[in-house]
Amino acid sequence: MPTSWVLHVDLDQFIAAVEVARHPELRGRPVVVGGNGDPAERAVVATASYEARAFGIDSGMPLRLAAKRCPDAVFLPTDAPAYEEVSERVFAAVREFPVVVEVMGWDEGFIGAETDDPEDLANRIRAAIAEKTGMASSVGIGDNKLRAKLATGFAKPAGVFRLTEANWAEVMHERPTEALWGIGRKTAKKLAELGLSTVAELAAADPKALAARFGPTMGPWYRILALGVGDTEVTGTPWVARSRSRETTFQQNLTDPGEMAAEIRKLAERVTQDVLAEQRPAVRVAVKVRFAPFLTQTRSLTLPAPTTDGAELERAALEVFGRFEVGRPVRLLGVRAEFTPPEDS
DNA sequence: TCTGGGGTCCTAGGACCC
DNA sequence: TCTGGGGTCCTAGGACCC
Repeated sequence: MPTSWVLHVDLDQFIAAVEVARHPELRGRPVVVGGNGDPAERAVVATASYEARAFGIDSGMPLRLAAKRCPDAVFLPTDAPAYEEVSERVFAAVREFPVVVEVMGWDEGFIGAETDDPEDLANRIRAAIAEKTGMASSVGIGDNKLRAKLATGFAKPAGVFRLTEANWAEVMHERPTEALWGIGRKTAKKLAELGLSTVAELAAADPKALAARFGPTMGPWYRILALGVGDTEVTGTPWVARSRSRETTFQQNLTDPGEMAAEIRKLAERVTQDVLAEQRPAVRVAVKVRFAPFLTQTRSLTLPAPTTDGAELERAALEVFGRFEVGRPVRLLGVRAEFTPPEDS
């Protein structure tokens, strides 16, 4: 009887890799993809090639700053349809194996497999992806999703790494809590204030003290993360969206309320298309306003009745927008529709 | 840091009802 | 008013992830 494993496959510098594949002359050069490819605009880095990362450029960094760190980098616009197309071929290649595949985004997914040699399976999957798409990938092997996901970080680039209960302490205990999937900068800082800086310290913490600081769900959950315990279920069932949203950051701040209302209408129209595609009615509409320099507020309302009607959604979005004080310049507007959550879960 | 866009889940306070 | 105790819904914000 073979053992159950969770694998996590992650494509190496995916977006940059797709661009280099179709612009081979860029191979070996620092490549930065993001926004419209203009480093002067308000946009951030989607992915930087390893050569660009050597200059201290990373995902999420403003393009302007990336250009400052490496003026000679090649800046390219984001081309979502191109990445989606490659991503589909990647996961089609993975699905040819006798495994369950749970896609987590363009460039990563979990794989549920029964095997006695997970390294061999991981390498065969990496080879199949490379052969069918030309993309390099890394694979983490774990006894649950948390460990598989973290293992991928140690597998990169173009490798395989196994992280299980057996080597958890050895690999993770001395690392900062932020190394855990689900603990970010803010939470790590709050944990450090409680004297919990490493994974080992968090694993040994008192769940009651954590609950008192972070709430009854999150507090104890952080300790569970530090123990390396996690979900083992990989599902091939398609994801059911909880919400659909559209937002725009303006290259120049808006100051005219009439212009803002016109933008809200446009966003509501795009969200309506998404709601119609979903074939489920919206039950709630939210509007997001980001004021200059960077203060974000949201307002929302529950619709009188669930609807897919564009005029209703637009009316609701404008009503919610009307509740903001728009005396200050606005850099971003957004509209979100929420659905009734799926019955189970 | 002059800091995108698209998501998910949790928390906490107040309203409202019995 | 020297003002209970719960359950649930609504709303705003925070944190995290890709």
